Amino acid sequence: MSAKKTPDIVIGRLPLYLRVLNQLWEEGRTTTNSQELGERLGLSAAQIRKDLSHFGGFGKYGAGYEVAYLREQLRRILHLNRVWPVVLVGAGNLGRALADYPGFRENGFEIVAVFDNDPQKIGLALAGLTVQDVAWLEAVIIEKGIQIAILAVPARVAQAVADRLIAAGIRAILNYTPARLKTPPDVRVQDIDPVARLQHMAYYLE
Amino acid sequence: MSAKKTPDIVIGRLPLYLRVLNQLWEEGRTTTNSQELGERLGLSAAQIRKDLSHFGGFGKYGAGYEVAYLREQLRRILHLNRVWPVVLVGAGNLGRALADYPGFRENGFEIVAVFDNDPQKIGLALAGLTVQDVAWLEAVIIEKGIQIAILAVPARVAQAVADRLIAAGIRAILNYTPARLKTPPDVRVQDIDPVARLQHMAYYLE
DNA sequence: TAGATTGTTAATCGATTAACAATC
DNA sequence: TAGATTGTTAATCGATTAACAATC
Repeated sequence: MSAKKTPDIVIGRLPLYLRVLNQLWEEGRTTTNSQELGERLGLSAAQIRKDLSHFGGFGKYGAGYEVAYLREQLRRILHLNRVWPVVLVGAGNLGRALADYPGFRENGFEIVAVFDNDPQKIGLALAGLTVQDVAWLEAVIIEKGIQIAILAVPARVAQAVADRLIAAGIRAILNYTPARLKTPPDVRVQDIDPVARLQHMAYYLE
Repeated sequence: MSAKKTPDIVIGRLPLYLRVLNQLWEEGRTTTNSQELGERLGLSAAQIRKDLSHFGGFGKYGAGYEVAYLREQLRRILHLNRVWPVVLVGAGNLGRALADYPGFRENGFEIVAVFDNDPQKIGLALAGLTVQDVAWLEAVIIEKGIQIAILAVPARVAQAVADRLIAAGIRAILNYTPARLKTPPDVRVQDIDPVARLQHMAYYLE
């Protein structure tokens, strides 16, 4: 009875499709097809078509896909037809690099507040923002209705900070700490874990 | 006839198992079992046992696993019984944050050289190293026999730098750029793509 | 021995690929 | 129309889960 949910693994590929479409767009291309997309992504043409079919028919029989149209549809599906405000917690080396990174804003995410608990860092200017005392975390999230957080704090405080974020209304966390966060089912977490990635690759080396 | 290769998806979970074992070790625990590991990792006990079974029997019937022993075995399997030298290419905001991050060294990977092509950055001291001209990239990789690189350069030069790395002998690349690198089959690439991760999560937000 | 937990086999589930009718 | 490529169905492949004999 209930419609089958689109698999999460499919959702995870859509941002990759979108990036390739952005590239094609910048190259001035107006149409493409599942074979070309597959080649650029290292996936099969069949998978591209299957993935897209979860959301409807975006192509033209015999002619492929219009770059601008498919790009727009993917942006709509992923809820990227707006800029999402994001809070960044942690203004250490990594947090500062993230605050300065223009790629977030260019792709739909704007860091609108940065927090730290270190008095040495509070008040610092960072990418046009001022580092705020983490004491105001909840107040800012609630006032601005923010749903997305980037977590770049020491691992030992990661869970405690995540709990506060979630209590204040955060529903998606980009987790740069190696901690495995315990979160309710309606909160999404994506781990950025470079050490685990290196260890994974080391298996194949001699 | 040929033994079935352990699935890559299993290899990718071993670093997570290792991290939990390190935690248990630090907590002074001497034994654990598949159920506890599963709980800490958010996986089923059956999966833990199945994954480990690809490499042999590490547990004791009725008693679970010895933390120290299993940890050691995972380190051996992942080739972490040594420190892997790593080159870092790109000394921008992100590259500098990565150079300063102690987690690599603590978990088996030591950045031994940092490169950039910006004369303003060449010569800078960075985490005990001096930023070198990227012209010397091949010479250093070959001389030191380095197999792992971290790529933190602008996206537009990512493929060209990757080609040079591979030609010099690099066999694993931790790719911090959004470029989809084209590499031969014997070169491993792991992408760190925070924007794609945020876009993935945005799908579930309203 | 009885109790507990592993390691492994079989069953289930889900994702990818192949094939092709639909159709522009 | 003929040619091309989609969207979808069916077949294959692979991963996870469940169940239980093995065994300490």
